Amino acid sequence: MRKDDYNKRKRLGMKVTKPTIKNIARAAGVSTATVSRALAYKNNLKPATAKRIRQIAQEMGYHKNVAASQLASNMTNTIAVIINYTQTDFWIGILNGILHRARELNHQVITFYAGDNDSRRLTQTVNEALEHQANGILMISGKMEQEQVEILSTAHMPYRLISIYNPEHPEHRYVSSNNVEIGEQATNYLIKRGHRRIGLVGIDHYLTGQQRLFGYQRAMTAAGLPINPHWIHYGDYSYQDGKKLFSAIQDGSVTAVVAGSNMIGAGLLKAATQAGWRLPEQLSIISIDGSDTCELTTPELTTVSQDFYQMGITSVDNLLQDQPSTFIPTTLIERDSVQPLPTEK
Amino acid sequence: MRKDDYNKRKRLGMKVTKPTIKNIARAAGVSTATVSRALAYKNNLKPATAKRIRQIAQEMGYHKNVAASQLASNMTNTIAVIINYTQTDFWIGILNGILHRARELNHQVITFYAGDNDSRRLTQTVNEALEHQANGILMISGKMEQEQVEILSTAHMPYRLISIYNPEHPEHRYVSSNNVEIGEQATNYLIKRGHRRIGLVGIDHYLTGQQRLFGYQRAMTAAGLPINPHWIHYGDYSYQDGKKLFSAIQDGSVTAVVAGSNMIGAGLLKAATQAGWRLPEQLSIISIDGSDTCELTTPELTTVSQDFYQMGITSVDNLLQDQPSTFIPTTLIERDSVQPLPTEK
DNA sequence: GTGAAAGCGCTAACAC
DNA sequence: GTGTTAGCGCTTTCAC
Repeated sequence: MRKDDYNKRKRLGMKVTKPTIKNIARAAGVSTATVSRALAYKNNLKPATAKRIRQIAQEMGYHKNVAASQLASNMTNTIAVIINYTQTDFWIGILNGILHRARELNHQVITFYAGDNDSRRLTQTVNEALEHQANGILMISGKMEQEQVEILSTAHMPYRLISIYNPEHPEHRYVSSNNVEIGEQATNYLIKRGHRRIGLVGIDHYLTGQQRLFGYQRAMTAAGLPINPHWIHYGDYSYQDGKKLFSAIQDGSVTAVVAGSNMIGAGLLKAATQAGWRLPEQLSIISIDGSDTCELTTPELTTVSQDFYQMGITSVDNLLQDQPSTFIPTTLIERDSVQPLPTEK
Repeated sequence: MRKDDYNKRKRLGMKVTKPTIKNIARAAGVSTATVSRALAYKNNLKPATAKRIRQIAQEMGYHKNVAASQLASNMTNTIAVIINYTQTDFWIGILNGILHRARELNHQVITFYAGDNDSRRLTQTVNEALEHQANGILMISGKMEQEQVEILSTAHMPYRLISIYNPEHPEHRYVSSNNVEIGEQATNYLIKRGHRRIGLVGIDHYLTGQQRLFGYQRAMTAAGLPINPHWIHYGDYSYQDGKKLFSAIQDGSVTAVVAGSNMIGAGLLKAATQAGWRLPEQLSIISIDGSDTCELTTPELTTVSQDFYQMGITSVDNLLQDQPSTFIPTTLIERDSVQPLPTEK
């Protein structure tokens, strides 16, 4: 039966054969097994038969029922991605990388959005993801809670935490950049350019923020510089918080800041410019989390950049090949937002 | 059996009961039907029994097998999203809206990435989407080809084209903003500010670009202004093309341009600034496609803005409630990138 | 309020 | 090279 016929018959209220392998088998005068083989391009049947069957399937408007197929074969070739934080935009690059690589490896991606660090919904979402019998779960998150990780790890399903890690729990595997090194790298860059009073703006109170803070402290200490608690300001990595937090450093207490994220940096830049400041003369900014596209969002910003797209790629490979936790390297992209200062004596 | 026990037994190589309703039924001394009802929170069974069963399921680490469930019930509660264009970033807002709304309505979202206007892959992806027996397909695309729309429309599955539409084929339903009006709106804004030599930069040769071009022409003609073909420049809506296309208007032939997308506008801005131009004195830019977040990407840009998040929301509702095609309204966001010119005589 | 049983559409032994 | 058949794990109708 032709596709056109299908519509016509349906319109006329005529009975129509649902396109299933059973009906294809009947139409082709073969068994369902043969149809199944033909449609799966197995090589153990006569090419002519295979071709004829596929032709008929096409004409009947057949589309495989994935649910049935998965149930019977006990294979899903699916990766579940949980997105748990969209305040800052790094998830986009990661998801993009995941989608690309998954497709290369013939895997489906099923995406779950779990709200912004909403613990209850995250728990629920992790459970939903588990119901899909995926090959594994990739979790792009801003903060981790014990409860969710526990669900994941007791579920007997491979998973990776993306862009977040907990050194105290090495058993929870991750693909991330090294936040301590990032904090250190950014701070050292400013120190080398002569800055001594350096702020850290927009980090959070959880793992990621504290790791970056630790790196910052390590760099300052190694350089023999004092740290004033009033130089540290907390936020949620968002553009809005970046704009708000400018007021916290408006007193001129620091000559340079490490911005906790690309977005925080952009917000600071915007607020400072609006306040009539000339940058980088009055304030040097280096941001963390810059991605490939950060030239667009903040062309002027020197940044410790992570290749999030690559992180997505690596995550998929790491998950499917059962590799150990790994750090994604970071690069420093210099632009004109950092002012070299004469070294003080 | 407790979850902890599960791991211990597994480690010791002991036999372990796979958590299925059958095994739960056995453990609870009831039938599989009762278990199924309990887990689905049906109200036609004794609360005590239901609770006990759920307790046992929990202890066994049970997670429903979605494939089996879907197959048996013939319901998927799934929306398939096909992303077919990521050169410009509007898809992010849309996807975000879709994810949110879908979750509110208890629907899963399965995401397919089909490359960037890669026709062959799109065809393949549409077919994959169809295999998932979704309630419907949302297709975020930059350009449409007859082939894919045909597959969609002959597949007996509801679908909506997002952010693209073809007036010649009203039978293919869409949720989009009105590109003709957008082009007209942007052009009129510049005309009202006194501009007469107005460029249109970065549109494509397909539906969207031609519709915006038509709106541009309508506005110019209505204002009695001539149109010079050398004021129209084509591109792919990307930031890169925006930077490149600056060279096309560097001769000063126009005093203002309508940028085909947010990204094109940003690229023009960047290239112009790099070339030492003062904006908006030397060139006024108004961009199309600005989203809520465009303050971040191009804070200086006046823009005809579409609420892409809302477009995502609307798409889901429109699809599931079988509503007719609809346009999303646009708003104009004024910033300091357009220079009012004295009206020429 | 609960159980028995059919069957969703497909895959994969195994048989011939 | 192709057919037969037994499920995959769940839902749902029909009994009782």
